[in-house]
Amino acid sequence: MIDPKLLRQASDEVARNFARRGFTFDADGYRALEERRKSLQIETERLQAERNASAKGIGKAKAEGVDIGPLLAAVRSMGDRLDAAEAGLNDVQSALEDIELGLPNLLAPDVPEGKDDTANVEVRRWGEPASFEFPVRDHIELGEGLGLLDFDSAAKISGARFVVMSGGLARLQRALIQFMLDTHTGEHGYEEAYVPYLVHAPALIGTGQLPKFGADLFRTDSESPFYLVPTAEVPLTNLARDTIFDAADLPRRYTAHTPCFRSEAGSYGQDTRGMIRQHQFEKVELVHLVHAAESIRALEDLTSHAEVILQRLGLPYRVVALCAGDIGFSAAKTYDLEVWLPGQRRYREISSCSNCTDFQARRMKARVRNADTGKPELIHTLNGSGVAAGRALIAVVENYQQADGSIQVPEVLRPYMGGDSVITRRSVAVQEQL
RNA sequence: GGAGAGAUGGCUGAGUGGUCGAAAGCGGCGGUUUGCUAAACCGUUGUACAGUGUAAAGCUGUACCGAGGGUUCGAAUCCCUCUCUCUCCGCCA
Repeated sequence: MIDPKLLRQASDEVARNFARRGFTFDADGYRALEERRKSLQIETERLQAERNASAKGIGKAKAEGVDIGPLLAAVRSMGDRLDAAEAGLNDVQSALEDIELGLPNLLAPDVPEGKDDTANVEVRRWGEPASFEFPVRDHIELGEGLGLLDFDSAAKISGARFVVMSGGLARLQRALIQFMLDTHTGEHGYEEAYVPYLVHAPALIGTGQLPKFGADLFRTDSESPFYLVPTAEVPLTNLARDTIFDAADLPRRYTAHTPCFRSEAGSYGQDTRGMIRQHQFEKVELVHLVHAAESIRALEDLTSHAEVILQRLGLPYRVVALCAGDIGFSAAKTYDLEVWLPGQRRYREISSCSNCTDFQARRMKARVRNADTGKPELIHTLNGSGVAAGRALIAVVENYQQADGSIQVPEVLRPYMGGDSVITRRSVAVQEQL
């Protein structure tokens, strides 16, 4: 949600900012509704004050033993007028709220212009895509070749867009997650959190997935439904809900590993092969809660923390500044990290790091007490993948493939892989041991 | 799953229809006293919205005592529904 005062006073300016995203905002319609709200609110509060004064008078008269009959008669007709005024005000206020919850965040001034991802701007590159002296295979060929990646079984169990991994690959994913969490907690100042994977609607409204993007979410059909988290951003950021932090409490950095569940409605036909786009994937998430003045800097920090992971894994990547038309609903500014996938001969998104400014904070009433004035102010929230484990696994498999179809284990992951330096087909000997 | 008890301001906790945004204590902030610290004493101390104000301050009003609805001229207080917490029993990773 953006500042209602700003919507009121500078609605044309806001509309121009939205237009950069390709989002149309009816500024005149909003202003008209806002005018109605104002007059209804003044009228309602006036009637309430009147009623309160009368009630107080009646109380006093009764205490003094005066006959309250005439006073009651005088007040009786007020009820209907007050009810009507309150109902009218409620209608207008919820109409305004519906509009406000559907408006995206304001773009930061330095967000590049553009309609879609083709207009995104490369900021920097790290590493050189390796050249292979044998025919390059993609993660599907490699994983299935090793007998460790099984889409057929997953389809039997759950249908399309799921995967079963086993042996070294299953462990590789766990190793990646452990490595990422250890790095962020040990070196980047994050606090590790374990959080619910099922959340209720208000949490998703807080981060911006609802009310507009419910179709992207899985929902239980229990009486009061739960939603499966599409990202740990939802529970982690909602830790700040309805909180007024002391100035010294910020900044806070949280990290969590969770599975992520996405319905991928509307992405039929995209990335149907392999495990690039799944209904369920693992991710390590990074969330910052900061003072408003620090969020611009914090986005650079957060992005660099995700980059460290790719650097330590030796995976070539580039950083891309998303353009106005490609940026997410809640974000003012976003950097994507795109990792090199030899199997596709292109860079693919592996992390998305966003400054959500006060957009989510306003929705979830996350505030901090100003050290000088003592007044509560909205905090700024940021989130980013640090990084998506499923896609990191694909990147490791494809970038570390060897001529015989085995996968070399990146140095930093070996401690998490029981010292193994290579992933091979599960050996018969091991199976017999079991 | 069964039975019971609760939910009040930063915290503890009083308040069972009117003068209650809410006693008291603790904590916080400001001050007095004081070699320093501590203690003592005095004052102050919620959030949001609206109106007024050039703005800050201030002033005025409205709402908020877990959430939503109801009764009433008037609800923290009475009624209904829901959520959460605690205790006991059962079951269970």
